[in-house]
Amino acid sequence: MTFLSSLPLPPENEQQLFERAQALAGFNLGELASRAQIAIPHDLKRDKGWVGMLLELYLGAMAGSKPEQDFPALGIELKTIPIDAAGKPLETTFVCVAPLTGNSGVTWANSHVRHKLARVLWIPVEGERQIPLAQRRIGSPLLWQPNQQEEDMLRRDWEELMDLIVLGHVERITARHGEVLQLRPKAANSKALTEAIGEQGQPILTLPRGFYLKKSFTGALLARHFSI
DNA sequence: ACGTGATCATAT
DNA sequence: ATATGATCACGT
Repeated sequence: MTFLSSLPLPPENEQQLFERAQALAGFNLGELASRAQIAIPHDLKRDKGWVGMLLELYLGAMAGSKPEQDFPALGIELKTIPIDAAGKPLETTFVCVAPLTGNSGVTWANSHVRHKLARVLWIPVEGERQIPLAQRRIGSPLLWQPNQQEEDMLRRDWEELMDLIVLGHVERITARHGEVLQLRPKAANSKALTEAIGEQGQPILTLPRGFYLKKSFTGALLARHFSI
């Protein structure tokens, strides 16, 4: 392949984006970092978003970009996903922050979750901690959109979780709610606070939460890809 | 071994 | 504090 000679512009279409992603498959993170003249950390403990940012660079996503999709002109969101030797996800996938107030009029159809997941370019990356970061390889990309069954599962979980949030039960929600979509903390630490609705309908301060896809869900979608 | 709750860096 | 990018690490 022709490696980065300069920062790529945003891809003009879906095919161009996908070809760029395919061209990265098989290379390891050390090769990509070196070619992009990016320093590679020893591990991800203090650089949790490093892999995602590196691939954004190679694919022409606007660095440190704004809310919503990574490729707004294409309606596509980019997600790197760490996998083990069997191709199974090692981590859940963050989708977006959960809105804890101001939810009147919000429905599944106009939700951030549905918008973010409408079309996703998944890029698997070897993620086992025993593999030195520089040696971890990029896998084959998958351009995905939820099928009817997947969308139904997502909608049911989203509606259950949002009902609890709107009814003032956010602090009763644990990661065990939801079959494929779960609500978990998304914060700098356990002392971070944001406004939410309390049990009596009053304003409260609580830990910011995010929606995450469970590993069983992303694992199934990757498996479907590799079995086709 | 694994999932849940906690956490890290950076930009605005 | 909120948004982006996620993974860490303790308890079971």
